[in-house]
Amino acid sequence: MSDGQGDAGLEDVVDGLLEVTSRVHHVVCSVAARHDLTPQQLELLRMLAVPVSMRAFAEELSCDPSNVTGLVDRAERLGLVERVPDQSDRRVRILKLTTKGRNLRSTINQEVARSLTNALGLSTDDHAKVMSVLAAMTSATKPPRTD
Amino acid sequence: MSDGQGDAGLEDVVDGLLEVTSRVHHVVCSVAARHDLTPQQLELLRMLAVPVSMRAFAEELSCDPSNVTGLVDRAERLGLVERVPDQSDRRVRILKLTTKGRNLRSTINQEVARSLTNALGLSTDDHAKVMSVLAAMTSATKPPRTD
DNA sequence: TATTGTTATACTCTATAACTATA
DNA sequence: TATAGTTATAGAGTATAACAATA
Repeated sequence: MSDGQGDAGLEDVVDGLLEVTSRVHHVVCSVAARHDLTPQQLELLRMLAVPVSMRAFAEELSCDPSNVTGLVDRAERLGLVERVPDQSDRRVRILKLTTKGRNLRSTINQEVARSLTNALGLSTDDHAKVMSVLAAMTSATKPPRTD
Repeated sequence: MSDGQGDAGLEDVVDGLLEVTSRVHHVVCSVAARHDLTPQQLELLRMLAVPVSMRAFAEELSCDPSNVTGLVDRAERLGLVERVPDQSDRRVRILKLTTKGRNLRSTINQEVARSLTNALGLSTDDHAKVMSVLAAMTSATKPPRTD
């Protein structure tokens, strides 16, 4: 397979990985659309399991803090989150899901899991084998070389 | 693991899959940024291996045709693609990579492959095992149920 | 009439820079 | 001075609706 020289197989793994990623993204977008959410609002919901400051959230998202302002403005307008003033530091706003946000988060997590299961046929796979592959890919900073 | 009842393991597989997807996305964004491209422009480049009409491209991207106009406008401004009039149907514009676009596409594909390999430690994995898992997930429409 | 691509419009997401209110 | 969050601004991506050219 692949190029018939040195790294035979690696190229196929990369292609397969990008294809799986694309399908996962498609599933996530479908679930978001079903609830009139953008993929980013869905991600905000998914990541906000525990209350965090705006700042910390920007870091989790790896984006500029000014982004979070708009993102949260819209989520707040939808009644999904609220900004709670921090007692110990009056500069800080703590992001918290509302009851509506928590319920929607729960619903969405279930739907994402179910749709992924169906779209990728996970239920018919050998979970142990799949997990060993996925776990290997996400084990900290695996490779010796950094880049 | 997971919830300790019925589908033990499936939940972990879903979580692992979303984590891997997130890492892949991060790698792709890094490569795009390195070349002053948005992730969408990089995707356009990756998908345009073979010339296609604007219409067909919109379908490949699963987006509205009006989107492709702007996307291609910007790619054209960067000198990466060109609109070639179709001989047989004068309504149609064929999208083609320029030489610059082809070169950049090649470079980017290599960088994505290399970065993914490093970031996910693919080179140290059992390719056959990984491929069997990825292939299972992307085999047509696997599940009996559609959703 | 139907189809291809575009334009006009509006909204979301994103970053940069400048600002405020705290600390 | 430094930090948390916001605002102002600008550009990219996206969809909807209306349109021109062609079929």
